[in-house]
Amino acid sequence: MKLEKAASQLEALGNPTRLQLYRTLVRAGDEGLAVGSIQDRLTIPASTLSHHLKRLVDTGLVTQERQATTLICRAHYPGMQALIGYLADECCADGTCAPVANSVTA
Amino acid sequence: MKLEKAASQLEALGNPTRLQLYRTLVRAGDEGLAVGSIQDRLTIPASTLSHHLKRLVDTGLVTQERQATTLICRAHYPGMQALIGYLADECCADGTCAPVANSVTA
DNA sequence: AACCTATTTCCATGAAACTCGAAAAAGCAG
DNA sequence: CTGCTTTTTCGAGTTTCATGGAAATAGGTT
Repeated sequence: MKLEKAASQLEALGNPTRLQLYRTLVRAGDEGLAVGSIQDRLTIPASTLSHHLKRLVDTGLVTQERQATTLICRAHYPGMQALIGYLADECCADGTCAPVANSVTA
Repeated sequence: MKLEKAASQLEALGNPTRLQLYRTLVRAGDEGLAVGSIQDRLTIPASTLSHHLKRLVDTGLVTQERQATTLICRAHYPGMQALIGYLADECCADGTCAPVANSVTA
């Protein structure tokens, strides 16, 4: 993973609203959540939500799938794993905090 | 870890310059690096560097220690571990991506 | 005190982000 | 095609961020 990409993913998650949004999607699990459902739960205007969602999709942390008129959103686990892996590697570059890196790199 | 704090740490790392800065500190290891040394390596103006550094210190990702006139900066591993732990927990809330969480939570 | 080095604060400026209402588009049903 | 629901784009206002030069501060030395 390139530094630039990691930074953009971190920035995407570095907004409280988006982090909460991502967390909501994670908790929704494999079935995902429709945009409208998310809007109901988080109580934010549709346009605002759409912008945040787009940001998460663009950075590869969330995927979307159409089902008729509704858009199902899901947390994209590989994206998060890659990010955690990057952070762990950076953090553990000199072996100072070993336990995390192994399981990710392996 | 609270969502707000995680978001602020993620935001701090979500800037390419700061992520590079943090990485530089990680690679420097326990002895850390003086602000001046960082400035030489990354070739950024002192004031800009100071701003970024302050951000990382404020969010608990970097610590500083005075040694005479120079300020030694070090990556604060517990801060990063807490962040990775938070991400792993959020990511693995439903057990979908197990391997990472264990080693961190343990 | 005078001086020197290292670092921060002050300040300004352009760029980008966040927010959200209103209007447009996408997709289906009748 | 009309109507209905869902979601995105447009447009605009406000706020925050990023950058860096200049001046101020902190710490030490002679």
